[in-house]
Amino acid sequence: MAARTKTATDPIACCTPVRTDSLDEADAELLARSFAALSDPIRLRLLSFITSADGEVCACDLVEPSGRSQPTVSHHMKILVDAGLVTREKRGLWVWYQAAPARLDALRAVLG
Amino acid sequence: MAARTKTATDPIACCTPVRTDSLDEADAELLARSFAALSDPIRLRLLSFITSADGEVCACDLVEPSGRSQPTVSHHMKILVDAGLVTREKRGLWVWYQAAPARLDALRAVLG
DNA sequence: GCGATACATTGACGAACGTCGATGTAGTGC
DNA sequence: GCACTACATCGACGTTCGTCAATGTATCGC
Repeated sequence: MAARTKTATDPIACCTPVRTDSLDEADAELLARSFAALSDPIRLRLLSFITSADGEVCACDLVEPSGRSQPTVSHHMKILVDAGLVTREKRGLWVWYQAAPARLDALRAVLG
Repeated sequence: MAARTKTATDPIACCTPVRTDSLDEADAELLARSFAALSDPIRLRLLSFITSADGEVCACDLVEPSGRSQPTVSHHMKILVDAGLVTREKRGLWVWYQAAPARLDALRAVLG
């Protein structure tokens, strides 16, 4: 390891593996999918809108502030629900969303 | 607000705005870009590999365990560096990466 | 100078994504 | 039954992404 810090050109000194990987492929795939749900500004604003509200938010209140069409908002909300970041409940004609902090906590733990 | 919880069809009871948004468009765009850097399994494994190592990791040690070609690894590392998640230092022929925990801490704070 | 090595960049390709209009489905009120 | 509303799904489009082989650039030892 000490030999690896020198600025030389010996290939052997460089390319011995540092250590065995700590995040296996399956976990990486799952985590990546969760972070992908957070990788769109519209979804982040939708999530922020819901988490900052105390209690539930009606889907009908998400279209106008997001500045996107109703099908697009529905598409994004499905991604957030599938990622486990919000829960969805249909009552009558309307759909109500609620923050699901457990998944956010899990992601936060991964980053720490 | 109490009227909004009933399962009726009165449009006025539904569609008054809940509250003003808390995450503006510029912040959302910036955050989304950071999370996008974490939304690929290969990048997560590369990042995990580097953060779990004490000190620096040579770029030459990232190609083989990632199972991707050298240009692809270089591409992913550039994304991680641009996102501020790792730092890059060239010494001689080799490039050394190091974890930059500040950005990860910031993202963790956002999730909390 | 020359040859070899480590990494970045380019260009191309298919796949996945975000978006919308149009349409489908389920629920309400009459 | 019918008309209306809220939301989901479908199909299409342009854009972005991940990937590689080929090539370029910088550095080393000679």
